[in-house]
Amino acid sequence: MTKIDDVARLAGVSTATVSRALRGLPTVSAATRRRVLAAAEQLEYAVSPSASRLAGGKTSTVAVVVPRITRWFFGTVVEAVEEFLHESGYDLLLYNLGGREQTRQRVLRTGSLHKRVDAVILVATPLRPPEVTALTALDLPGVTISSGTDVPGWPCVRIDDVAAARTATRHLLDLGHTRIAHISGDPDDELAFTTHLDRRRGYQAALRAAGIRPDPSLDVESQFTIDGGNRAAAELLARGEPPTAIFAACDEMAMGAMTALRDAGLRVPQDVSVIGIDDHDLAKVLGLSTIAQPATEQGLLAARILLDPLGVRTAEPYAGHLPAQRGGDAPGDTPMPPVILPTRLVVRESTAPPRAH
Amino acid sequence: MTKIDDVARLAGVSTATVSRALRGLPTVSAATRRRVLAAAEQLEYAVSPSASRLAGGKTSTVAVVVPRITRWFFGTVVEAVEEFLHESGYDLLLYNLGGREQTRQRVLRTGSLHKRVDAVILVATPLRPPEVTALTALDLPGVTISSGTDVPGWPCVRIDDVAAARTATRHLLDLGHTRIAHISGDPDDELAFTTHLDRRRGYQAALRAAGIRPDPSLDVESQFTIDGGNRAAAELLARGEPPTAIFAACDEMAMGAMTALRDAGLRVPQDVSVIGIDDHDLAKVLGLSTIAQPATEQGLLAARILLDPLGVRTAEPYAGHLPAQRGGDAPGDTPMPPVILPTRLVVRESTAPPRAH
DNA sequence: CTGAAAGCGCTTACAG
DNA sequence: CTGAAAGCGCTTACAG
Repeated sequence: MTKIDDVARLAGVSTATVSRALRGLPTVSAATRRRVLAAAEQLEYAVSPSASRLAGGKTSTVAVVVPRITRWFFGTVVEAVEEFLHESGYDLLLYNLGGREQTRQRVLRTGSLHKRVDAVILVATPLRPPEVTALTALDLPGVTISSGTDVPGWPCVRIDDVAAARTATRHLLDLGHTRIAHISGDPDDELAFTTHLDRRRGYQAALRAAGIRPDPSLDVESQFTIDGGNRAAAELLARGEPPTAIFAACDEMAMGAMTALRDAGLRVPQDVSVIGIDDHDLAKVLGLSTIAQPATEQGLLAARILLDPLGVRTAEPYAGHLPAQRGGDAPGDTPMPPVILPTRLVVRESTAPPRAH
Repeated sequence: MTKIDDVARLAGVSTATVSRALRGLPTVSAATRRRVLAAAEQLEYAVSPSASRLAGGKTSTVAVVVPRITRWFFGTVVEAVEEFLHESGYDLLLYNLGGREQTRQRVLRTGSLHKRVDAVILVATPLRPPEVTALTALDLPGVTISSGTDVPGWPCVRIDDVAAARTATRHLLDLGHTRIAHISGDPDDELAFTTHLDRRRGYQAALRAAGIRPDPSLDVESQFTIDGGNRAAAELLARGEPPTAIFAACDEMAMGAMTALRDAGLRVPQDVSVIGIDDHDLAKVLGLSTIAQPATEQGLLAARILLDPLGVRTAEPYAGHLPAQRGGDAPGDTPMPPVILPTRLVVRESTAPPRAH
């Protein structure tokens, strides 16, 4: 294949000049740049990323780590990140942990990321202490989205899970419900640790604020999936008198719960109200009330925050979203406050006053 | 950071030997290999992918190109592919075209993929002639999943879209429907070209086989999305007497259609039956009848077919799925028959006999 | 089974 | 603004 020497020869310049011209460095005369570009085009020259990376010391690649790409939130985040990265000239290496311990180890514990990427975007993946250590040792910039653990020096973008859950629960309380169940995350799933704990906290806080003592028998733990929600709701019903409302920790769980209720002959919302968190793109189809969270915005913002310090041209300014502390060159060990994006209550058909009213 | 020389020094061997030992080449004595591995571990050595790729001439990276990662089929395929690639020691570069012409050009028209990846998996992306030319010029191995166009030398994995559509339509006919509408792909969306044409062909074939002449007023074109299905169904209803059944070209469209029907005060299936294609993971929640297609299997199989000739250890044999013609080293220009995976009818609550019955 | 040496194709000081 | 030369960190014949 054609390489930089071929272009240099055709353009009548050195390879150093070709390299500079092609990368748009300012230290090239307009005439020379034109000649180089013409030569490159004529030869259909494409630089060898491996050679460029080895010589230049940067990979122009970002690792994006998600628990499961098939879940709404993660797919949406990846889509947003992908667009931003590619428009900024970066490649996206996808790591879908998928609950596989081996994959997790390879990505999070070994140095495999080290000379492979320039930065990391870690989505909803709380870390164990040794993983934090390993990741820190990598000495790479990174951003965390909706993660539970902080990696020192890595900014974090997320929503306020406690507040979102409080709003959801309060919506049910406002409708007159008092027997409000909660479908929460899997206690064994350390990967989803913080998010579900925060959401339960918000649920309980709203109940207490309304003078209601949280009832453990109305609190079921399961997985953050459709099936998880389905099983959790089934168990809830098996426990005895059904609640009049269910707040599920995410929309996918809420959807699974709706199926379980229907299978049990209960109508939503006449018999049981259901609300989730996300605003999954099928929430509207199902008439599911929910707390909408901005997934695309979280992805975009994370990518921006990450690439900005790497000296990448970004389309729009994002100052409005950033806490005042950032923007300068904060030392890596200054704990950065998370960037919190807003959520909002979306009322659809799955929530209504309880029968008794 | 520590490099291969450091390991070589510590182990008391040459860098060539370190390289061989670390990659598991057979030409290294057991004792030497042990020493090298110990040294590498002690120094926490990780090879530099850039250097290795430049010297070795292979990137151990595969480009995966999808229209939209957030759609069920594509997310599921990527998840399957990702697992297989990473277990085989390959990196996955994600390209989400997202309908952006610019992105498409960069990926499909320029040589940007050239020295960046060893192979390509192209999902549901029919190509324009110049793109086929450009991709062929890359001289890379590739596999196509559910694509409309063939790239010479690239195997293709897919379902039989005509048959799937025929089965869906026949299910409605068997229930007694005769006014069966079809929601098809966007005619302007050349990216979804073949799939929706094939599905329409199956729909019409089934009608004709039942002695029914396809009625153009019952055939609406829209996009392969929830919204697309929603708008299409709304238009269908605006055209006059509603059909008694709708066959949507994919589940997401079917779901959107269900919402439109509900919004119009029509019940599913009492007033209108609805069936799709996919078996989306929310189809069950919505009680949607559908033609299930194996997304995970298509992804896995494509990855296997791709990596196998590259000399990668694969877990299970896949001979059962492969056409007899493959398996040897067929010349690249021999047209390969597509690998067709089976679909199956899944009857749920969204389809029933028409009212009149 | 192992090593010395060339080479992969760029980028980067350095000098002019 | 431009070029000569070193160097990025590996792998691969080649020779032994």
